Amino acid sequence: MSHPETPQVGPDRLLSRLEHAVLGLVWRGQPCTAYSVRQQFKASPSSHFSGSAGAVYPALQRLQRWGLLSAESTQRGTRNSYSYAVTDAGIAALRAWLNGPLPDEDVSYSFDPLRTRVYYLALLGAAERLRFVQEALERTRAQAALVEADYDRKKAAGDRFLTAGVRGVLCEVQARVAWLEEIASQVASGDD
Amino acid sequence: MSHPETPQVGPDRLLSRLEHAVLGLVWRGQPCTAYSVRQQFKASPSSHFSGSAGAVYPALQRLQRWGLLSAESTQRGTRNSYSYAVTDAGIAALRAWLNGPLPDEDVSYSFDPLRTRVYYLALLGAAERLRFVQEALERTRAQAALVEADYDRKKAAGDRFLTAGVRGVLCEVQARVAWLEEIASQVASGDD
DNA sequence: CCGCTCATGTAACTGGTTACATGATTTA
DNA sequence: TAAATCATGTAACCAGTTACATGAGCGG
Repeated sequence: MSHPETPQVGPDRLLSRLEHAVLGLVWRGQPCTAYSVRQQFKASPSSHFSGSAGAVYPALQRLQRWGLLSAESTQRGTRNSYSYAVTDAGIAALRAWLNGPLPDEDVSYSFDPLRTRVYYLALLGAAERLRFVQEALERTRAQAALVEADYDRKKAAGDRFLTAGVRGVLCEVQARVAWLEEIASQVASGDD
Repeated sequence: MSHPETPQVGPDRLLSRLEHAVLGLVWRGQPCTAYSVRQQFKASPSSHFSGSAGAVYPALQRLQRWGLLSAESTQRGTRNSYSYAVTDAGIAALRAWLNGPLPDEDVSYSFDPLRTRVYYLALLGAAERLRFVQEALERTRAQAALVEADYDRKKAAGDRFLTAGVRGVLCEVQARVAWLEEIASQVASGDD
């Protein structure tokens, strides 16, 4: 790892989604190691970011190089470990992200692999169709239970907007359950 | 473009999301050119797939090489144009996709750039916060209107499961509106 | 005949991933 | 002391993107 003496230059572009997510997680948990950031990604019920080392470590290095994170080096045997915290510039970057323009693509709905399958359900026979929808429904309900538990935990923990965010997840997954139930009853009644 | 004489081998891995989407679109609109596939991606209110040439043309070539699409060459000046249709193997691949196991990641909720911002709203002052939520709400409502129009169109057009899919989008975006309204009223009442 | 749209395709890049290599600490 | 887990990092890969190059047909 290089970690030069705080060149403090700043990025030549907007931060990526992962960079924003990492910066936010560090802000919430500072001071904070790379490992704990990874664990938070992995603990999340979402599977969007894997928290892979190959993404997280370089991201932290970039954020530190740009002066958005400060890194305190603590020796661990022969190896270095860094404890990260968000700098004033980092706070400013997060605020700029929130106050800045909201791209169209960030407002439009997202890709749903389950939905793309539903589009082509006409290719299946009635029995297969029923099986598919029922599995999807069960699995989504299980997912909803997970998210609900997460919501309760976050709610108890306190932060108002973290709770509001997770509430959004809950709303979304509940809407999915309702949607699948609708399809299930439609498919079960079998009016092909 | 190479287009060898139907080697008919088949992929050495599962199809990617884009490949499934392309195969499905061709099935729905066959016979069908690369260009029209791109147009369908671009016309979609979703912004997940851009329908970029650099993705679509190679994907069609792969699907054809694997024997999932048949390509009829029609001369256009000095240039070749291909009219694609789904083969029996292609149908089988689509059915296998629907009947096959549903990966966990395909069931879990998806990434939402709006939501990740909400997590960090504590960083803003009350006025900035209000502005953010209100813009997000307006833009999402506009998005909902778009999706609703799309839903009505698809519904009129006929296909039962295409309609069901788009109905899922509608449910999701309406849930988002409700969620944002909740936040808006909470933020507006300003109990910081 | 000039510019616009239809149409096909490639090259370079990006933002992540998996897989791997390695070291330190804890626990059976 | 061996195995599991905590922890840091790199290399190779992958699935898409943007930007570009090019050609054909058509309307003014």
